[in-house]
Amino acid sequence: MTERSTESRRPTIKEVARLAGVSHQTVSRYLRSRSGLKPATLASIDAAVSELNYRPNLVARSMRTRRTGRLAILLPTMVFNPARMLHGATEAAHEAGFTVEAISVVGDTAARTERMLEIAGTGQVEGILALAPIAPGAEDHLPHGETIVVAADFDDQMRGIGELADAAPLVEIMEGLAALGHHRFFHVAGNLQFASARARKAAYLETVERLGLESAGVVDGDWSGRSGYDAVRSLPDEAMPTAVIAANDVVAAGAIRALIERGLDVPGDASVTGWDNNEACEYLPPSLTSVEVNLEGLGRNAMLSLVKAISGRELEPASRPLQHVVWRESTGPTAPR
Amino acid sequence: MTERSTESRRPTIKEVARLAGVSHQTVSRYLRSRSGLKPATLASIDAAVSELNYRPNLVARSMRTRRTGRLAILLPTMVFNPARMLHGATEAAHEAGFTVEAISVVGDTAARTERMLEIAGTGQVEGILALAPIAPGAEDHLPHGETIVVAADFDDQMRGIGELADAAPLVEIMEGLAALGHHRFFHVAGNLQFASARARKAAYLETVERLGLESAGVVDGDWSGRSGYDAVRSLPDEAMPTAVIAANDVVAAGAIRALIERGLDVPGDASVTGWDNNEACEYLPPSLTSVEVNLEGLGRNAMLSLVKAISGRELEPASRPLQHVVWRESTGPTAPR
DNA sequence: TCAGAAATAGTGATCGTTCACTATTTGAAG
DNA sequence: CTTCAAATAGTGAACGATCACTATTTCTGA
Repeated sequence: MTERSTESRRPTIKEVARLAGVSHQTVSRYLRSRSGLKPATLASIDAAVSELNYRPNLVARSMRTRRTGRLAILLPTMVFNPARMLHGATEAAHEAGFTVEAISVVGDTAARTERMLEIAGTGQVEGILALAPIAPGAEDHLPHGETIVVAADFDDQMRGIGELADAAPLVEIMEGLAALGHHRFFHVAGNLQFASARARKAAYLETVERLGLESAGVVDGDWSGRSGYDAVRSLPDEAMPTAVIAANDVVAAGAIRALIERGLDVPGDASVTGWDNNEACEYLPPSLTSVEVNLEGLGRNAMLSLVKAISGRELEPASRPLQHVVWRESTGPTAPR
Repeated sequence: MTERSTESRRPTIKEVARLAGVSHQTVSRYLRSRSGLKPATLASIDAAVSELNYRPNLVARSMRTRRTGRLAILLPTMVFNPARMLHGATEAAHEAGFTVEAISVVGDTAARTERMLEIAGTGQVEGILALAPIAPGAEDHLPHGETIVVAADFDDQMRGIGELADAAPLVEIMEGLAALGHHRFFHVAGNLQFASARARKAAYLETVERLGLESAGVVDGDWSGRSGYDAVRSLPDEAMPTAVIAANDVVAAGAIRALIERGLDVPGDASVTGWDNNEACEYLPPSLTSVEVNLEGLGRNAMLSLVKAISGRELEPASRPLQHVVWRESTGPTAPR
């Protein structure tokens, strides 16, 4: 359907006032809060509003109030499915009376940062939630400081909500595998521009150390299936790990493929784990042990900080746990030697 | 990072004018097009703008021009990854000078339609691109018709760009499988609220008819892995198909899993195909025959219609083909009986 | 019944920009 | 030098709401 309906102008507050027989200011009061009006006045405005099918012009309101009630979310492209996070964040913003626009930016951190500053500069949005990495120090270039920026994926020198980057489930996975007898581990990391990738890599190294495990190495990847495939293909025969910790499910799928092609059985010869609980990987043979991520919850919590910074309002954080390990067939005890 | 910078008010056009020693209207002309100004005037305004770090207030501009330059995209949640389509659509909108906000709505068609009308009613956006199904006839309820709506996923009685719903690759797949000796087919459809699911189902039925094939049935699903799994589990032993056409890759993964659990080999005993070219499914054993969808292109083309309807401007359509079949290991010749 | 307070309603300015005019300067031809 | 058109610049209103006041009506209690 492609539709342009009648070209009639939208009615204004004054036309409603005239029809209702009151002043425009009274209609304005009616719009903001229906209190403080006599029932008779209220009824006549009610009638006028519905007769004219009046909706307030939010642009005009924004101009006068200097509040747009709009927030922007900066999305990464191509990396993970932002729909669910977007949804959680949007819902939280709505609760606080904001509308949200999503902006996806291709390119590297610098390009994204540039675009973010541009958006901030127009004064169209009151705040920006960056779900993609932005350059540190970008806040110094914010013009005229009416825009608040909350980054949900942090650079190393910053601290913050960091839930996205919480690698605790990886520790749980490694402890579980160690308990099953695994000793020689291998990690295929994600794109290290992302704090989550850095956190998982750090947690891997730290856990190897803490549990006295052996590491067949860490390969820095890019979240792609190919990076997992190539990493496993390139392992020397004599150094094969029995447990492969992949940065996400797609990387894990690539790794499994490479293991099978090398004649190894999963999980007989090697266990593999992913991250994200990608639906397709639940039906893989073998079904993939992964980390279920409550993306709506992460989106919601990220938005909470922004809303609080702007309006001081504190919303309820996500109720369901944000991440938990789902054990499936791709992990098992080490084969007896 | 959480940042509120200095609270200084943004400079206005009049302050720039004062500093540059010209009238505010001259600055306005400077902003809209730098032509028609004497070089000396232009230079002094240039200087004033950069000294004050002036950026025009787009809210005020919108108010006067009655143009917001904003478009909304209505996204489905939970079904497919909209990031790439969003990106294609956003890019096209930018070329035409519009900004885009993405709105994801949970709930059914009715809820989505309701929200769409609400957005249209505020007068904040000039057009809406609906990538999710909306109720037919919704345009009749558009208030005061300043908003144009283009739906990219159509209801039956409507015609339109329909590229999303183009099922031609499914025909190509079935013809290819028929040439490999397959005769008995099976289709697990997607959520039939989506035109793409309806188109694929219709193409399946039509192709079965046209090529004189046999159909083990069509099961209406919901795009989930479980729907594919359950559909295959429920097939009677004596009616097993040799080719399963799944509505998308996740459904296909579920179907493959069920086939394997029934002791069948893929593709030895049955070929399976998906749709979307989900990266994880490229590494499945067996890697999945699927349809690569140029989502950026689809998003772009959908946005083209909207931009044209609003501004009359015709942008270049997507250059790369929108869909093509990728044959992989999950399809092969029928086993000799 | 009436003063004074409380509740309710109205008036005009204002937000920052562009539009529709009008005014001034410039330049080329006669 | 004039003259007149073209080029350039300025003035004030307007967009549609809300804000800060002021004005009017209604209510309360003596």
